[in-house]
Amino acid sequence: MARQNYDPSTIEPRWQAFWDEHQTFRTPGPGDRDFDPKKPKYYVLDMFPYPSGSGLHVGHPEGYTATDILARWKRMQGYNVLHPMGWDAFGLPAEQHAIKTGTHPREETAKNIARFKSQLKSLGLSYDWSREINTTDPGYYKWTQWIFARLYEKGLAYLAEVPVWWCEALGTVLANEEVIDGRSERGDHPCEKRPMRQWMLRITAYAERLLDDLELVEWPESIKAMQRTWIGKSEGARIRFAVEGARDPDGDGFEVFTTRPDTLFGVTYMVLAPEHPLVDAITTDDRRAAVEDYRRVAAQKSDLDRTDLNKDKSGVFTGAYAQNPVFPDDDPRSRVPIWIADYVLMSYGTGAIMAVPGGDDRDFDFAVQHGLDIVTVVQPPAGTAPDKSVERERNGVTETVTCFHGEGTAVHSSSPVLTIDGLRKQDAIARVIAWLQERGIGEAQTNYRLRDWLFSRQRYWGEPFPVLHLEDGTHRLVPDAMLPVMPPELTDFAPSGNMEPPLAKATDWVQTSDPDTGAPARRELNTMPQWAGSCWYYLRFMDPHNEDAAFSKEAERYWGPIDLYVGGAEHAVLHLLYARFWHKVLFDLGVVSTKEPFQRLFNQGMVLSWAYKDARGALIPVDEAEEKDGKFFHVKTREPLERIVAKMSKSLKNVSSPDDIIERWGADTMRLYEMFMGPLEASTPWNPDDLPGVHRFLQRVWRLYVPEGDVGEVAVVHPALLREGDADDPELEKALHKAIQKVTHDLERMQFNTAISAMMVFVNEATKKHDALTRSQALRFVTLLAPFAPHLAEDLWRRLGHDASLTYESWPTFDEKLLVEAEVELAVQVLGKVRGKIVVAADAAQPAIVDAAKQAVATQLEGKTIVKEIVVPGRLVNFVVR
RNA sequence: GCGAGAGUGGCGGAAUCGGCAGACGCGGCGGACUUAAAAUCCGCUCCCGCUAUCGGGGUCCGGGUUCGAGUCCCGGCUCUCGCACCA
Repeated sequence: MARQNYDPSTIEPRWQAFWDEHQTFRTPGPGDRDFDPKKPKYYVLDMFPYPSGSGLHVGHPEGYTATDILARWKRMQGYNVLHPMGWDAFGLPAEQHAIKTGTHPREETAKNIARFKSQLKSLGLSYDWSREINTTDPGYYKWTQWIFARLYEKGLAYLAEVPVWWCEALGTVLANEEVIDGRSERGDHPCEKRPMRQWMLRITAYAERLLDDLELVEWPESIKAMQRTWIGKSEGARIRFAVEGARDPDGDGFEVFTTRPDTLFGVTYMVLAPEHPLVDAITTDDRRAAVEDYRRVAAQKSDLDRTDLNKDKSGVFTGAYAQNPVFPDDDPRSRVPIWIADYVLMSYGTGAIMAVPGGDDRDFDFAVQHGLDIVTVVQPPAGTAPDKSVERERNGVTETVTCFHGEGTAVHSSSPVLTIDGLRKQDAIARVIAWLQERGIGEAQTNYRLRDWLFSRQRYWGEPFPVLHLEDGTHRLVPDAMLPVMPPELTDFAPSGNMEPPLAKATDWVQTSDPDTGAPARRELNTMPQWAGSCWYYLRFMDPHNEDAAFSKEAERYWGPIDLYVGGAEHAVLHLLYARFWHKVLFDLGVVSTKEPFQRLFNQGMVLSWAYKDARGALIPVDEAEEKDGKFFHVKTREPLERIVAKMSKSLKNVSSPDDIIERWGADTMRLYEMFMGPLEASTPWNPDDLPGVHRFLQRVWRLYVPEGDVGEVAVVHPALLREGDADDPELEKALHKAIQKVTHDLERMQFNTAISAMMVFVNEATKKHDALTRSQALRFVTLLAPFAPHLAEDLWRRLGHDASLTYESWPTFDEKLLVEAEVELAVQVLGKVRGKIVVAADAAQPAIVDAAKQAVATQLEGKTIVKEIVVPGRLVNFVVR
């Protein structure tokens, strides 16, 4: 080790301490004395982490390093860079730990934050720690509560008795999004639906804008597509159907939602969701037992059981009939049976559908299974086959029935009251809607799949609601002046078991009084979900210490919106949609000045790892496999194994910790490797065998500057690098300009891997011409490297004779003219195959190039006629011959 | 099923507008230095062919457009992610 002069373990802590001490990355903002409003701003943000007990894994630093490089680069380009970090620190794990140990979740959270912070600092990330925020800080959640109060005032927060996912093991309700296949996303515990009185946020009121304004942002198309799907806009019509006879109490009938009102003539039955309120009233006595049975079974199934790839279309007839208004009463087709079936969900549309088996796959399957009529009302275009076709026997007759849900022409769609035969889909839809409207039995309607947001949790470790419940059953907000509402101090954090939240235990805290009237009041027992704090943290970073407002208008006007937001795709829908929703509400209130919070979004890929698979397909942990001659075998059974790429998991024993990497190789190597693995958006396996490669690169840089024998304690460089005014070797100078150009260009496109490769090319070149490197070149290369390997760069900068950090030095420039080659090598092709090479002057005239090319491939051209000559300047010459 | 994306050496990955496929790194092979090893430096490394300044093949598969296709078009296969009875 003695000769390994480049020693990150001494350099890196030294510079981290220097940056701390000098507050190198403190960013002044509007209102600060040293703020310069003339400089352009750049706000680059990482999705802040939940400080879990297990610390950082190697996936975290991937995105953090990328944004850090951009932040450092933009500083060198003269921007005011806002690059903060904080903690999404309310959350279930800390609470569960508190339940187990009896210690306050605050303590565990503080411990985890300290660990995370020291890990982030050890990576040399240039956050402005003076802006650090923590969602569990009363000074922060005061404003989370304040925003909730604004939502409440706008009628966007309301209490509702809703069927919610209750998780017995976690002792709380969960949002739909937190339940996957009937099990909790966190902890994988079983969950069930129960009706409870909950706070809801009316995000559906913003559905249209959340959809439309996706046009305004630069996000990956895939994420936009996911949000669009989630919002799930569909346009169609609401149609009212009368129920035959006196079975319907109000005589109002019921409404359905359909996207295909043009298929109204094809309705052969109706379906109500089993929970539909009308079912009881319309069911005939002879069908009641069957209907009751069916409803009981359906009630035990969750939405997901009902939707889960369930090919079986169950349902029962209610005995009642509806009237199809497009047929006169005496037309038998006007009388359609009403069924209940669990393929219709109460939670979407009106909970009832008109079934058109000739035009809808699900209705078709149901009709086939239950022997219902199927009529064709849309003729597929010539040459197009129906989507489904089934031969069936019914009433002793064999018939072929078909289903077509594409665009076609209306057929069999005529009656004395309405005719749409021959119309194409769009025209037919418009005609039917107009007709329904004239008769007052329907109208155009837009529906969304998006539901209102279940906003309460039965937890301790979350923001208390600023709400008081009065004895008359009404509720009111806690006045803004009395915020924050802080949670009571507890020692026992366990749920009470009777579905009461843990806050109910603090009876002194719960019992309070109306601050205006003095009347007795009870505090809200629920707390907000973890999403609340992350809905607006990016705004608080702009002005984190403001005690009079969530943030100042000036700060928001200057810093907003976020120029670049980087995080994992797992937040594609929930966090990003919730935050956009709050932001739009704040926009409507005039609190923020931009319609969208995150102008540009970038999803980093996942850091994966290796694992092994045996012949049966079972996954084998890495410690049970070994390599021999490029093949892999099981350590014990000697079975051959296949190496696969898998997610990091404890069970596969393939999790890497950044701490180990930093200890062994240093933070700069870690940073470089994270960026060199591949494109940031790609998911790539973590391969520790590749670490020495980037480490060697940094060593080479070191040797370029520092004479052998210096152990990193003294400021020494090659004497030549302290001499001003040496003439640059033209080729090395050109190589440097090339590197500067490539790195600059690649940073603009966030292609960190190829930027690093460009620096490697330069360093390889410079190593070969070691003695040629001048001071001027050495200085420029250090600044080029600085965003990527800041510790090493700072150290070399100091050795080159500077006292201050290079953080605010200018980014190096390149000269286009220098990059122009005097001579270029062209490939000479015959019929598209490379047959020779020529070297010509870059500005050589075309005839001269062609002559040279002909000579180069003379043997290939012999006896052939040249039909065409193609010259691509700077690239190649191609002869087409016969 | 629907939507989005991907498929390039032994491995991670390059190839900016349709123009020399495989930059850079890992691994491998060879050499220099060394008593030796490590470290370092230099060279070679897509595959096949009598090891080569030559020829053939080659970017998931099959077609097409073009002087020229990893890149564009059509059809298919595989994988990843998201949604999934949303009427």
